[in-house]
Amino acid sequence: MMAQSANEPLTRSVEDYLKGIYRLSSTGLPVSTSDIAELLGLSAPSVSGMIRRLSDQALVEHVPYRGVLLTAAGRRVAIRMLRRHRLIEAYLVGFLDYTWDTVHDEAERLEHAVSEVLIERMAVALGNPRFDPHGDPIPDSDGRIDELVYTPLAEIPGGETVEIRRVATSQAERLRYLETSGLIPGTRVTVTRHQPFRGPITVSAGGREQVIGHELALQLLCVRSEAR
Amino acid sequence: MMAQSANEPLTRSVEDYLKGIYRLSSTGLPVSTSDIAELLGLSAPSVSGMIRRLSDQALVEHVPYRGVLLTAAGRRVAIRMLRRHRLIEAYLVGFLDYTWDTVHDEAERLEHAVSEVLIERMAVALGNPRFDPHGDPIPDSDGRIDELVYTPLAEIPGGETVEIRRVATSQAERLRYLETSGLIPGTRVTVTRHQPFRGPITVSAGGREQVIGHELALQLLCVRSEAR
DNA sequence: CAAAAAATTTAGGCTCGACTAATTTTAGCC
DNA sequence: GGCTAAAATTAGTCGAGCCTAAATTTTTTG
Repeated sequence: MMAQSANEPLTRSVEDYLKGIYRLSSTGLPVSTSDIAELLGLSAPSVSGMIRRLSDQALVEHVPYRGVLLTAAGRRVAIRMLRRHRLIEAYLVGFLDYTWDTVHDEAERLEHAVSEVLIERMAVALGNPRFDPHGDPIPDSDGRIDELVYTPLAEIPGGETVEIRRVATSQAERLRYLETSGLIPGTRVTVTRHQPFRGPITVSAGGREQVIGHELALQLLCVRSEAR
Repeated sequence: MMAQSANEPLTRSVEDYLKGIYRLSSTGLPVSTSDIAELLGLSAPSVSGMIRRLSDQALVEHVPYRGVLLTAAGRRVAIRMLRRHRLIEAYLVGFLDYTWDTVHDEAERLEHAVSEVLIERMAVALGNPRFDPHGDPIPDSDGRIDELVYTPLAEIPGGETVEIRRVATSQAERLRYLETSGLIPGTRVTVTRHQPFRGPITVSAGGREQVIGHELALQLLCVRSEAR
């Protein structure tokens, strides 16, 4: 139950766990061991073990059999990792010819290795961007992050026109598909038709019609767009 | 005694050991356990243990109580790390406002995290440089490295004029001192006087006279420069 | 509401890579 | 050539972070 008084360096694993728990915390409810295990591709006992260590370092609050919540310190770390990851993605795309489908893995390793100084240099080089290439918000250096509320394309009623703002997948294949379909952040699309029972939806974007599976349409986050 | 058939990923530690052993191999003689321990700041038994593991993976050749030599595979890894380290240094200095005294530590961590793709992108962005900011040669992507033979400034006789080509230290303090003294790769200096018994030497560079300690003068690697 | 199923934790084991203490080998010296 | 000092290795320990198998707790359900 001791706080992590000094800034002992955190291991790569600890950083990954905290980032993962943060991502699973969107509902505000405690995060289950099995969800963490699933997300990180580890066994449940491994996660139980790490939760104990995280709890010892006051990075999470754990109620046995009930789940974990990040402490303020844990959340700080998680958000710092998010900032790093997203800035690295933006930098690689902006300056080193990466495409949005290839940056994820590279950022996943670099985020543990870059210094605070380097991250801030990258941010400056990019002009302190607020979003990464997938439309994910980049926390500022004080850890503030504006999680805008978007509506999945799958839930937009027929007839409406929306703008895609964020693409919530890191799977390279899907991203490549979306790229070639022109369904990227900034694109305005009009929902033409919904097939029933979570079937595919038809949209028109940039003059052409496209059919998108329901699952994918859940990952295209949109805002009702004003006429422009 | 099995070769490392597939490319199992190497750990950070293994990469650091191989790089260290490479650096200690300049004479061609087997490298001693204690020299490795000293360089990496580890205990001798720790090094003995790692040597066994490296030897199992056919990355070094070990004769007990006699020392280690890199195998071809081990040397390939070491040179790849050198390429990474030096390209990262060059990139950070060239594109992200790092100075030559601050770049070492950052590169030390990044070299283990960057992918082959990223390294080659950096190389292209830099125009495939042959030297890093300290004048250290950057191996090409096939592992070829031209180790030019330089003469330490400490061994240049009085009266001669030479050009500094390489600065063989990574200590930030020394680098900052050299920077402010203008003693950087590319500078032409004339040796004015040698104090006896490894005393300081006096040089004139860019119009002004400077006194340099013997130890530091050993780290300034020069070529007899043609008049230009 | 009790039994089965699912989730979680505990128990015990493994590898990596570090350590200290003890032992063995080599090297230097009279 | 034998003795000592230095170098290297072996022995034994430890924490991190993973695993599987077994035990425990919670949840679901007939």
